[in-house]
Amino acid sequence: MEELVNEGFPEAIDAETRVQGSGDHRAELRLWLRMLTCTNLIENEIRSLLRTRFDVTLPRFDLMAQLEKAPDGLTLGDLSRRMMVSAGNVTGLVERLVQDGIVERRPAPGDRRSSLVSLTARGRASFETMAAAHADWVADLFGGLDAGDIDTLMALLAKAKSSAREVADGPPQLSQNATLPKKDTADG
Amino acid sequence: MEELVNEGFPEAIDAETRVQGSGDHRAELRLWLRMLTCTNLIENEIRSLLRTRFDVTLPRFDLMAQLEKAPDGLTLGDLSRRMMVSAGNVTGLVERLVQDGIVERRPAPGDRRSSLVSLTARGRASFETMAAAHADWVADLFGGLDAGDIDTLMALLAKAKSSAREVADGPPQLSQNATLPKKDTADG
DNA sequence: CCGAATTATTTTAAGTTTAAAATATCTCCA
DNA sequence: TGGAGATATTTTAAACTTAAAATAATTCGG
Repeated sequence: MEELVNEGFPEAIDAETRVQGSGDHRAELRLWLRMLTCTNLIENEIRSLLRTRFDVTLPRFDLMAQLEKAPDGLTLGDLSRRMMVSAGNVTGLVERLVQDGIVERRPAPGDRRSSLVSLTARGRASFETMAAAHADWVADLFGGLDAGDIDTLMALLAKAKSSAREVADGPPQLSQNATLPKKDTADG
Repeated sequence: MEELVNEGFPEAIDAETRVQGSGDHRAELRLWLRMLTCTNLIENEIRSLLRTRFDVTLPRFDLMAQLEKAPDGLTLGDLSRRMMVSAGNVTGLVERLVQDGIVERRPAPGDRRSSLVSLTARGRASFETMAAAHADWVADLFGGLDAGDIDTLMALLAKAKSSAREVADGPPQLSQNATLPKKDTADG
């Protein structure tokens, strides 16, 4: 599986190709930059639409979206994990949404450290409206892709996701191949 | 091209399928969520590595990366557009990087409103080191994809990007199909 | 049952980010 | 050439975000 490095590139391949820090990582880097551009483009457009149409911020909408999928409520920790943001971030977000009457907190049964957050009736109604528009916007933004494109993208992003998850969840401390115990890398 | 809506779904298709606001946008929505998850996962990992290995924040690294590609310097506006963040954001970021001796500002020749920002020698050296490690990390994170996967992803993301760009750059004011002048949408 | 380790959340400080208003300069055409 | 409109940047206020330390509560092995 690791024999076909550099496939498609005419440059000479030395024995050191597999040594971390000197490989050719151009393709992956370009992929990452394109992914970022694509995501930022869409995210900025959605942020702008949410603000101008509904006067709501993107993080608030995201939090509401998580709660809408969990009728029984979520703890702050659940929200932090699902939104992939820090715990402290969620604390402040929930605080402000409670003030605005969008969400409510109640003690979590069986664990006095936690509380459960859920949408208020008003929050749910508000989200319902926004979610419908949001779905339209997203469909518009991806309007140039056909069903096959979407399927392929879904599959490849799933693959990228598990690849990244493996590395990220793996042992810290290695910019290495992560399977080799050696660590004679160029560090700079 | 628009005949095969709802393909693969057993639900009844009425005449109103093409009316904005009632279409089936599940696939696009799922794609968007997966894209976000994937990006956030990788971005968070890179953020964490940049901090622990080099004690630098992601936005600073991003700004330095833009400058490294432009030896002659960039205006704040250039940086704002390329990084896809607000102008005010760049002002503060540059301010702090100047303080740290990473970048420098000089008046832009021929336009007294602008200034050119570029990396200092120290900033360039610092970036060089970080960029090499960064490239390794990205390659690791995408390690589960083969060359074909990457090519396909690149192509489909390019397609998504221009699709989104068309909508985002298009006329504001329409959550509509953007080609129809009518606007009798469900607004909530 | 006790205390060490873990987990859930909050707090703090600093940095990032946005939108909108304010400045300053430039362009261009009538 | 005068000024209206466009462009570049800064400022402001508020929100968002993170990392790290601090609290509080739970779990669990001995």
